[in-house]
Amino acid sequence: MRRMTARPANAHQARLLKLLRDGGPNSRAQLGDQIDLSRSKLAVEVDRLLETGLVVADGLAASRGGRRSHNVRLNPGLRFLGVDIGATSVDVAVTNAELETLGHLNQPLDVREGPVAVFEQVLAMAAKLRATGLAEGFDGAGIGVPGPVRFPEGVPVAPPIMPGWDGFPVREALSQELGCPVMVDNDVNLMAMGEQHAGVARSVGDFLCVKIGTGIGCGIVVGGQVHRGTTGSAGDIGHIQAVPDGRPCACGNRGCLEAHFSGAALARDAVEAAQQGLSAELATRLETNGGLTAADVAAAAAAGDATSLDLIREGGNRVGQVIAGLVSFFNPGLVVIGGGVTGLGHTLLAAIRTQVYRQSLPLATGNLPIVLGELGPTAGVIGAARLISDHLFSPA
Amino acid sequence: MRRMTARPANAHQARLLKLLRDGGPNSRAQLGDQIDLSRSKLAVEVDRLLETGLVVADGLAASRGGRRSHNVRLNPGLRFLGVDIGATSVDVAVTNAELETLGHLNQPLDVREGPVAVFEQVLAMAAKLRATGLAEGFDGAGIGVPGPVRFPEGVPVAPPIMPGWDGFPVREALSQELGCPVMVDNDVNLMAMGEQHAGVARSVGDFLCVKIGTGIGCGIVVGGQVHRGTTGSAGDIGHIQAVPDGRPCACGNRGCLEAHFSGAALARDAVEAAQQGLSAELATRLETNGGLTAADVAAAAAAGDATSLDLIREGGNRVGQVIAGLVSFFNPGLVVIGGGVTGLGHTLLAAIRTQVYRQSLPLATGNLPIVLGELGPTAGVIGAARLISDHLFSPA
DNA sequence: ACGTCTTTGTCCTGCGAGTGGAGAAAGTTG
DNA sequence: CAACTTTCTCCACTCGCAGGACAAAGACGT
Repeated sequence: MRRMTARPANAHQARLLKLLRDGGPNSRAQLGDQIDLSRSKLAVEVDRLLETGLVVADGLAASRGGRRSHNVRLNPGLRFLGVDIGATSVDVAVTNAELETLGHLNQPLDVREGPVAVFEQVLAMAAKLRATGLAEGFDGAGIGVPGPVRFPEGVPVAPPIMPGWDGFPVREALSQELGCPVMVDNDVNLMAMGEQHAGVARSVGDFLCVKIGTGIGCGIVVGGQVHRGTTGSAGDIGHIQAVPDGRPCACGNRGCLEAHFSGAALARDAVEAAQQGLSAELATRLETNGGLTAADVAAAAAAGDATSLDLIREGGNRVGQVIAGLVSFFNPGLVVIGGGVTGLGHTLLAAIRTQVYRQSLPLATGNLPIVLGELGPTAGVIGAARLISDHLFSPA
Repeated sequence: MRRMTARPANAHQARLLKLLRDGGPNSRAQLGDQIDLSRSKLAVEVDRLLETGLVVADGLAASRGGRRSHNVRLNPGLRFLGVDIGATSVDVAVTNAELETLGHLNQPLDVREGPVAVFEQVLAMAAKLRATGLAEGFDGAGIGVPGPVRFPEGVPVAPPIMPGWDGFPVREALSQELGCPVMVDNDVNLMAMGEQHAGVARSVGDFLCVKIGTGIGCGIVVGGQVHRGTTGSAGDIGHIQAVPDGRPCACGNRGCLEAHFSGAALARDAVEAAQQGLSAELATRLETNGGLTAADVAAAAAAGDATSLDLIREGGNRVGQVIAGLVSFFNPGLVVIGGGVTGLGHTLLAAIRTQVYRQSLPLATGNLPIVLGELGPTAGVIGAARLISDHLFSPA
């Protein structure tokens, strides 16, 4: 199948494509209610979109008391690839143009093996998904990487946990391999876009999306747009000082948030606690599995292990303190907590909330929901698909 | 003189007005180079602006090798009033449409006396400026207040240091008194806009403007636009925790940045040091003036007083630590330091820089200038004038 | 079965925004 | 005084778009 190459010719068409993406199949009349255009002009633009093949007719809708409308929808054959590369695992998903996930794979992975090895694996996963008949090819792909990205070029810059990726032309290389347009962004930004598109952050203009996984990052959305900063490192809150003269961090400083709480730090603390005999629960798990992860702590906590609960609470307090500062500074309308440690659930959330509501000013916290992400591990890939669709659904 | 009431009729006219405001008198040809319009269309819009009186002819320019051009400029009779209400003083200035300060008054003031008393004083100052012949009336006014503002309505909300102002309809009341359109904003945001318009932040899209006066606040500019947050309290960094279990703060918490460093905190520390006999220099000043201010500390430091230098350095370290966190989070292209303590000069700046460059990641700090504001006490009033001119120079 | 009302979609006319070229006006330079 | 530049004005033409007339298609009451 030859892939779609057309792009909207003007802002109206771009708007229409996004309405169809976010609202599903729709009639001309309904589209007219959502866009500021006369019916005549609207019809012209829809016809042009039909000609390009981006949009197809979709039968007749039920009558609403008069003549039945002819529905149109985005071409159901369009396929986007969403890739979310984490520090220790990778998610690859295929979506249609409405960004519905049609297939999803998750595999362990070590980013430190470098871009070549990683992309080999990612392409194999994409091929596997394609082989199931979900797609014959891709019309676009969005890629998330766990580090700062020079966004316009789609190139990672000085990523601390991704040695070997610095300056690697991810966008160009993957575009060549996949034969379709590619956009690259920080994984945290994609998570924010995912929750914005299909999760808890719908209809919120300004919000923060804190992702706590192997490391800690924060997606910043201002006026509906992701804020990436001057060098693409905005949201890099893992190395904010949380504890004066605290633990040494890989970055060379002491007391960084990431050194005191993150998936990695939590696992290390749990092993320590188990070895010191503080928790029989954790010790058992350590012996059984030969190591501990954040998931073990979550399970132990769920089983009522006091030490695990303490670890989670203490970590939540640290993160909460930093978030409290960010809330005072940024005054968001919503804070989303996501990432691998979402499994720690409400114990973590309660600790964070306590800190934020106690430390920030009432005006900033009065109407501020602090919630867990709704999409879990699919937030990243949905955000990735959204990234490339936003790009392709904009005038060329 | 009847004031101007016209507004630009469309986006082109708005754009032209802003070009004339920021670039001064200009010919049609030069305007054509800066705007994406054909000469014919441009001429039409300029003619319409001439008809409204917002723009007037300004003679012939020198030849550039051919026919001399007819210059146009903003009506030189237009007058904006810029008001910057601080905690302990107020600045009032009159500008022309190009935002050049024509007259400027500064008087001590106590905001706690409430809006009625304050506005009486402000209106008297405005009348005084008018009486000098600078203006016969005002075409618009911008007002800055030291607290959060619900921006669309121009109403302060829950301002901690301004009891009695909560919910007072500043915009409406002043608009009535002055007989012209009024816009209200946080004083810190106005300082940021001032530095953006005529100071160090020209041509920078994303920057932070930290104002250290009686309190501490931070103006946030994203993509050239001030970010005010969901409830108008964005940038309220004075109550971020800088010292765990630190000094008690007026807000009820402990260790707030403002409790450890600000104009007020510095003055208090200086008195303490003088009374403990740590500094002869400060003790002398305390005796002479019957009290100490940040300016005294600045003077003592300039005279080489070690205790004063230490106070400034320690304070700078505290602020620097918080700014380091904000830099990691926001990744700005510039950080501006301003406000009353600018007099502390490079001792303060050096301490801040040290902290930021040491604690934030290289990618975020690599090309990050941290500089003192260029406009000093006029930043606020220029920002205020800019605020109202942005409003009036937008399509109605 | 029929007329009336509602909703949807198409066609057509007309207005205003905007482009681009021709040419006049006003300079400079040799 | 001729040749070249720059600026400004005027005019014809295109195109985007609104808005109304009208046709198509269905619901509903009589």
